[in-house]
Amino acid sequence: MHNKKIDKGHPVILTVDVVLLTLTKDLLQVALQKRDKEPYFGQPALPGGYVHAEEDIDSQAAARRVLREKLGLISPYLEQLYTFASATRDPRGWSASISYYALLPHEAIAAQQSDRLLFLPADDLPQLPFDHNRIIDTAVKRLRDKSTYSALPCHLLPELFTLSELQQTYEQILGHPLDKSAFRRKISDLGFLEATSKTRKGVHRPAQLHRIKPANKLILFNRTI
Amino acid sequence: MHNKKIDKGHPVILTVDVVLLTLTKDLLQVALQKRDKEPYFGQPALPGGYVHAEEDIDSQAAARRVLREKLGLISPYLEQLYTFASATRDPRGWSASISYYALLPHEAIAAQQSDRLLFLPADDLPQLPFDHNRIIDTAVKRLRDKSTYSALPCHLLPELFTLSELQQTYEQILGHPLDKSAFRRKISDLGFLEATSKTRKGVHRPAQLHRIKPANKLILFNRTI
DNA sequence: GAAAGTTATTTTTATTTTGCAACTAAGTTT
DNA sequence: AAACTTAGTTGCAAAATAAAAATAACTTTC
Repeated sequence: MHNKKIDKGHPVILTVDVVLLTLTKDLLQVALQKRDKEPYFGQPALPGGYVHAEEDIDSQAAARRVLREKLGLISPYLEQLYTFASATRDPRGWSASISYYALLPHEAIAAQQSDRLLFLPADDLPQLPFDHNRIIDTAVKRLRDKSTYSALPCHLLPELFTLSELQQTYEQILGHPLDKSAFRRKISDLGFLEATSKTRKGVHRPAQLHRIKPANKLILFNRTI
Repeated sequence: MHNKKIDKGHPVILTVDVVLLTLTKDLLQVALQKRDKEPYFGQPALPGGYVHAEEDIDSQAAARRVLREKLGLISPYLEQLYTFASATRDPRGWSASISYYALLPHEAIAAQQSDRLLFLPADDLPQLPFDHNRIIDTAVKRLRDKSTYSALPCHLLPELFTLSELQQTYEQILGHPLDKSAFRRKISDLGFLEATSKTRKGVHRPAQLHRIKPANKLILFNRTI
C-alpha cells in the first residue's frame, strides 16, 4: 500500500530529444549541439529540452519546437522513436526523454552550420552525455530496419532525385549492394514515385529525375509471413 | 527567449499504462479495470498509474509493477508501445503516458478474474477514459504488424502448443487464412520451435506439441527489399 | 471391427518473385 | 568516330510461395 503522496508520484524530468539524421557523401551523420547549460556544459549532445507545458500542445510539437529553436530547421519527416526513462539516465534525477528522429537531405541543412552545431558520423561517435549514444543507436537501427520494408530513405534525398541516387541511398543505409533491376522493379511496382521531365545532367547519360507522388506518405512494402 | 522558470518546465503528469492482450476462443481481448479514483471513477480503463520515482528503476519496471499490483500478473512479454503525451489527453493537465503492451496466454489469466477486472474484445470497445481507445488501437496494430514478420504470436499461447494452434493464432490476429504448408515450412526453416514427445489428444489424429526453444527471444523473419 | 469421418503432416506441382547477367541507350571524352 | 561511362531494359534461371493432392493417425458410427 502506498500513501497519497507516493501515489501522486514524485516530480520527474520530462524532456524531448531529437536525433536528426542526414546522409553526406557516404556517411550517415547525426546533428549534435554543444550544450549551453549544466550538466555536461559545452559537450556535444543531442538537441533537446524540457517539454513546455504551456506552449507545446503535444510531444511531437515539442520536438518540432526543439528542431526549430535549436537548429533552425523544419523537418518534413519526424517520428517518435522511443521513450528512455529511468532513475539513472540523468544526474539530476528520475528522467524521461521522449525521443524523436528526423530525416533531412544534406542540402537542406548545409546552410544552417553554426559554431555550436556539428555533424558526426552516427556509426562512430565519441562518448556522449546522458544515454545519447544509446538513443542514436536506436534511431540508426530504426532507420535501417524501416528501410528494408519502406520508402523511408526518400526523405534523405532532395525533392528531385534519380533512381540511381535512391538506390545508392538504400545501399549506404543498409550497408550492402542491391540489384539494379530488382530495385527498379520494386519501386516501379509500388508506384509511389513519378518521373519528371527533368534530367540530371552529368558526365554521361543523363538520368531522369523522380519525385514522390503528392499525397503519398510513407510507403510500406509488402511482407508475407 | 524564455525565462528560467519556463526553461525548467512546468509540472507534468507522468504515467505508465499497460495494454494486456490475450486471445480467447476467437477474439483478441484487452484487460480493463474499473478505476478506483477520479477522474473517471468506476469506469473501465487501462491499468496504469504514476511512475514511482523512488521505487521504479525505469519505465519498464513501472509497467511491470502496474501489471503485478493491479492485475496480479507477470508477463514474459512486455514491450514499450508508444508515448502519448499532450496537453489535452488528461483533464488534470499536461500528461505523458508511456504505454506498454503485454501478451499472455488465456490460460495464464483465467484464474485472475476479479470483480474490478474485465476483458473486452479489443476490436469492439465502448468509449474509454482519456485516450485509452487510441492506445489500445495502437497496441492492436503493433501486434498485427509485428505478427507479419515475427514469432510474436507464440506469446499468446501456453508453453506447449500444436502447429495448428499456432497457425490459428496467426490467422485470428491477422484476420485472414494462411497456407498450411507454407506456414509450416517457414516455422520449420526458422527453427525456433522444437517438437516434444507429447501430443495433444483430441477427437482425431493427435497433434505433436511444440515449444519455443530455450534462449530464443523474439524471432524476426527475413524481409528483402 | 471395418468403413467413414476428421484432423495432422508431408509431398507434389504450379505460380510468382527474385537474382544475375547481358543488352540497348545516351551522353562525354579521347 | 571510337572508346568509355552511366542509365535503363530485357531475358532467363533459381528460389520462394501458394495451391492442391496424398498420406497418416486417430475416433466414431454402423
